[in-house]
Amino acid sequence: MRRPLIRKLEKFTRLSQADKEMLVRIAAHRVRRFAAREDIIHEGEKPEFINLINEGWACRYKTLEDGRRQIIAFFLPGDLCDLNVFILKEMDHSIGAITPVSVSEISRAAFDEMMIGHPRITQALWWETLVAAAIQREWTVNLGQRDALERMAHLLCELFIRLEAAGCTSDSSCEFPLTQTELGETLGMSTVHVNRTLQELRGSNLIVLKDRTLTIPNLQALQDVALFNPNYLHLDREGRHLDANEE
Amino acid sequence: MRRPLIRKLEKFTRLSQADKEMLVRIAAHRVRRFAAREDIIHEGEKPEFINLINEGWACRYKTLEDGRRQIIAFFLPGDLCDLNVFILKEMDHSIGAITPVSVSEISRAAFDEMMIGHPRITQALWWETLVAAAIQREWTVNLGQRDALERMAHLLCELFIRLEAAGCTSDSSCEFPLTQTELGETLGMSTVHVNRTLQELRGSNLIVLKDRTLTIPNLQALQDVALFNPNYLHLDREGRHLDANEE
DNA sequence: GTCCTACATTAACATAGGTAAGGTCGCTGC
DNA sequence: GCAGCGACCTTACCTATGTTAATGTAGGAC
Repeated sequence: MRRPLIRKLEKFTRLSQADKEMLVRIAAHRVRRFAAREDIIHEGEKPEFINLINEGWACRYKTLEDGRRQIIAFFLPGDLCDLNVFILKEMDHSIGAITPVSVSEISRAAFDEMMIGHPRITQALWWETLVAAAIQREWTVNLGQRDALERMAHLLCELFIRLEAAGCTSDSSCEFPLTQTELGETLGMSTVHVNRTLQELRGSNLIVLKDRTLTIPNLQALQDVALFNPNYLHLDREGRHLDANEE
Repeated sequence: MRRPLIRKLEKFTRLSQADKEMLVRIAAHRVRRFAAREDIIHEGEKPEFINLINEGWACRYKTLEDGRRQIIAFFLPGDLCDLNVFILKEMDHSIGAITPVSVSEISRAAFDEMMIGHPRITQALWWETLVAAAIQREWTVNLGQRDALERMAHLLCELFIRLEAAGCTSDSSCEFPLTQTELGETLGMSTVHVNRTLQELRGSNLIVLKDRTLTIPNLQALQDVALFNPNYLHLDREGRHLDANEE
C-alpha cells in the first residue's frame, strides 16, 4: 500500500497517527476506476467531489472550439483536484485519465469533517493547494519564456521531482506514460518538434526515455539546461509553521 | 469611494451590511502605497500578509537567471494576492506595481477573524481564489495554443471583463496602463511583435488603444477572434450555493 | 502469420515570430 | 533651449518551430 498523499504531505508537516488514519479512510471511501483516456469529469459538468488520485496519471485539459487541446496540469499519485471546487457552478475544463487510474471521491461533508477535526491536515492541504497554484504559475513562465529544449527539460525535472515526493521513483528512474502527442499538447509544440527535442536531450545524455520509462542520469545537469529552480515546489519541511494552538 | 472588492464579490453572492462593513474595515486598516514599478514583495521574502489591491494595477512576475521576465498575473482593483500565503516559507515570485497602487495588508489574525465570523465572505473569497486559479489555467492555454493575435485579443477581453466586474470601466472603455514591453512579457512575445499585433487589431477596428485608454467597440467581435469563452471567470451569480446553516 | 492501430521517427518545406537597428515623439530636468 | 529618456513604431533579415506526409516498429486481435 503506497499512500502517496500521506507521503507527500509529510514533506510539509508531521502528521499524527489519527491524521494518517483519517487520510487512509478518506482514500478508501469512494473509489472509482477509469480506463486510460477516459474522462473523470468533463467541462460543463457540476463538480460534486474533490478527486484524489490514488494510482495512475491524469491531467487537466481544455479544448478550444477548433479542436486544439492544451494539457494544463498533470495529476500524479497523491494529487488532489481542487479543494473547494463545489463552490463553482460548473467545470471550466475537463479532467481525464492518462493511464488507468484509481480515484477517491471526497464529498463536501467528508471534506468539512476533515477540516474541522484535523488542523494539521487542513494546513497541509492548503499547502498542497498553494503548491499546485505555484506549479501552474511556473508553467506560465515555461510556456512564455523558455524555448523548446528548456521547456521539455523543465517539465521532465518537475515531474520527476514530484513523483519522487510521492514515492513513485526508484533511483534515477520513473514510469513515464506520456506519449509525444501529449507532451506536445502540454508544452505547446508540435509532435514533430517534441520528437526533435527529445532526440536532442537523448543525444546529450541528459535523459534515457524508452518503453515508458524515464531515466535522468544527472538531474542537476538537466535542471541546468532547463533553468530549473525547485523553490516553487516548496518541498522543504521548514515551510511549516503551525500556531501554538494547533499543536 | 469605489470598493472594487465588494463590487466584485457581489458578482458571486449577496453580502449583508455587516459583511460589507467588515470588508471596508479590512480595506482601510493597513494601507500602503507604492510607486509605479516598485516591488510590493520580492521573490525570496517571507510572506506575512495577504495583499488587497485597492487602486491601481500590479502584477505577479518571475525572472529567470538570464534576465528573461514573465508576467504571470495581473492584479486589478479589488484583487487579492493569495489567500493563505503565510503558510509558505518564502515567495517563489515577486509582486510589483505597474501604476502607482494602494494596497491593504491583511494579517493572518484579521483574515482568521473574517473567516470565522463571516461565512458569506469566506465563501466569496474561496470563489475569488478559484477564479484566480482558473485565470492562471486559461493563461496556460493562451500561451500554449493561441497564436499572437488570438493571444493578445484574449488578454484584452479578459482584462476588460475583469475591470468591468470591479466597476473600473465606462461604456466600452477603460484605462490601460500597460506598455508594449509589459504586454510582451505577459504574452511571451517580443515588443516588435506586440506592436505588429496591436496594429493588426487596430486595423480591423477591433480595438482603439491610445493615450493609455483602451476602447473595445465590439467586445463580441474581439472575443470571436480570441476564441474567448468567459466561463472561466465564473461571473454568473447562480454560481453561489450556500448551505442552509450559512444563511 | 497477417492485419490493424498507436506511436515514433525522418525529411523537405513553409512561416510566425524573433533580432537588431534606428527613428519619432513627448516629457522632465536644468 | 536642449540633453536625456521612455514609449512607440518601423524595416530588413533570420531562425525556431510548424506542416505535411512518408516510413518504421511493436503489440494486440484473430
